[in-house]
Amino acid sequence: MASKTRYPLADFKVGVDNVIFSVDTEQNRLLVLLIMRDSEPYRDYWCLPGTLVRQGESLEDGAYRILSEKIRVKNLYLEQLYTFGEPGRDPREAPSSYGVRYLSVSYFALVALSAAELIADGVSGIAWYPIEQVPKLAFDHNRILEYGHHRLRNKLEYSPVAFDVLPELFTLGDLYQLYVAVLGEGFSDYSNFRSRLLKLGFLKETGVKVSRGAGRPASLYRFDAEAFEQFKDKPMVFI
Amino acid sequence: MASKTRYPLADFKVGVDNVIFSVDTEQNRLLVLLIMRDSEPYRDYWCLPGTLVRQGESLEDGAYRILSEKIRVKNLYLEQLYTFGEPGRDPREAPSSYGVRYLSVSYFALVALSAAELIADGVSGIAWYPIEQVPKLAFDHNRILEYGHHRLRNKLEYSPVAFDVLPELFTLGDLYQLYVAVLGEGFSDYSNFRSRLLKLGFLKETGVKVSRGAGRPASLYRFDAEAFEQFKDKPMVFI
DNA sequence: GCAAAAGTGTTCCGACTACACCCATGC
DNA sequence: GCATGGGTGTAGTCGGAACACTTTTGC
Repeated sequence: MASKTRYPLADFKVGVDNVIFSVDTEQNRLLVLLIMRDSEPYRDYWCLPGTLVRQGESLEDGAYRILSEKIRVKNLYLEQLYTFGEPGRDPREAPSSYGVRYLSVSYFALVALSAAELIADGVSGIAWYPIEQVPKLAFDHNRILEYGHHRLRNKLEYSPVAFDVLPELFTLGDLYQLYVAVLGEGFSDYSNFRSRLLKLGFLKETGVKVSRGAGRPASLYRFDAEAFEQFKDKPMVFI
Repeated sequence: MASKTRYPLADFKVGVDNVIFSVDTEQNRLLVLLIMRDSEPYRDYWCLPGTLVRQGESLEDGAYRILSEKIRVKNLYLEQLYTFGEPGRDPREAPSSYGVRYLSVSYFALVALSAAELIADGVSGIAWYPIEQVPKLAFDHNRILEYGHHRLRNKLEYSPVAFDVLPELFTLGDLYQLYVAVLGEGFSDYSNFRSRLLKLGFLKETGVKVSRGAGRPASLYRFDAEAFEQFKDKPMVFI
């Protein structure tokens, strides 16, 4: 066909990039997993953990593969974020811009800091970065991260994702602080937040209390996935 | 590097596929734009309007390009839906499955039927299909369509997208019927739906009335984008 | 005792539900 | 008249916002 010669198709390599969030409960900081690049392009820049998709491999398989090389964590659920593919987003594309194109499908997940063990291979750096201290990243990864951060804020309001990043046992103060860290101050009064969540009935009190510095000791709670079942797929707001 | 030879990267062609919805206000039916394929694979199957991305072309450019060949419409806003890329989703991939892979980035839009003129090129078929009568489509396009339908339901509840598919002037009955068509019966009482929408203040009564068969004539309304501005980006439910 | 953080309770108010009811037209 | 769809009003109820207040700890 004439169109085939007049308008040649672009050839792509496809990458997957993961935006993995966690939370430092001690300091109430939102964290993101970054990798130090050890080869060109962007050598010695931090970037999101990603890889190029191999023959016979699905996009998700690739995303899980690279993650399993970087952290040990169970029950990680990746959700597709967005696909970036405009020409010129990767310097490896030939300057003429008519060579191979690089496309990135991004994925998103939350993990509890305590349940994720970073795999130090002694070669490449790997770290949890506080979201406000993220430097200029390789490629357009700052943009991807921003997109993921946006999604995180939305998810937090509508789904019980908070319990994916909190440790097994947590206080209602921890939970509240997490919301503050992600959504910003003033999204809700603490006491109202408290009663609303408790009324829903899927937070189980353990009876154990912890004291952290001054103030009355707080009860430790546990997320009861079974009790949450009834809310599954129902629209609800957690603010 | 060793990994490069042991795990060769997949080579991709990247396609864009559009899920374009509209509504038949007369018969309260949700419509989707389909194209009849005139070449292999899947010759004589209906499919979503899509194309493969050309050299130097961004994903969105490709999506807009193929649409402009099929329909004339102004102010069309495409939103990225999802990316499908597992091996084997396109029969053009070599049977060995180690040849070129085909990936599809899908986009989503709503258009008013009256504002969209189908471009009949005399060769390929093009049609608005009622969503319940969509046949087996080419490739995995039924799955993509399903995903788009899902997104549509969500959007309708939270954004004023309904006014993108309705004609310039519409009755509150039309609006209600649209919601019924998309969300199913029983999402809300008509009179409550009515008062809630009107209270928001971005529906302007024109004074004109229309009579359609029996019953009291209905007022025609117009969506006032300016008055809606204040709600922009605020979370709100339109049920 | 006092500050700090956890936890409880109360009041006010707006929004949504579920109806009942009136209005204007075609036939 | 009467069926049909458009349009208005109201009473009851639920839930969130704001805020005052009590409890238990460290120092």
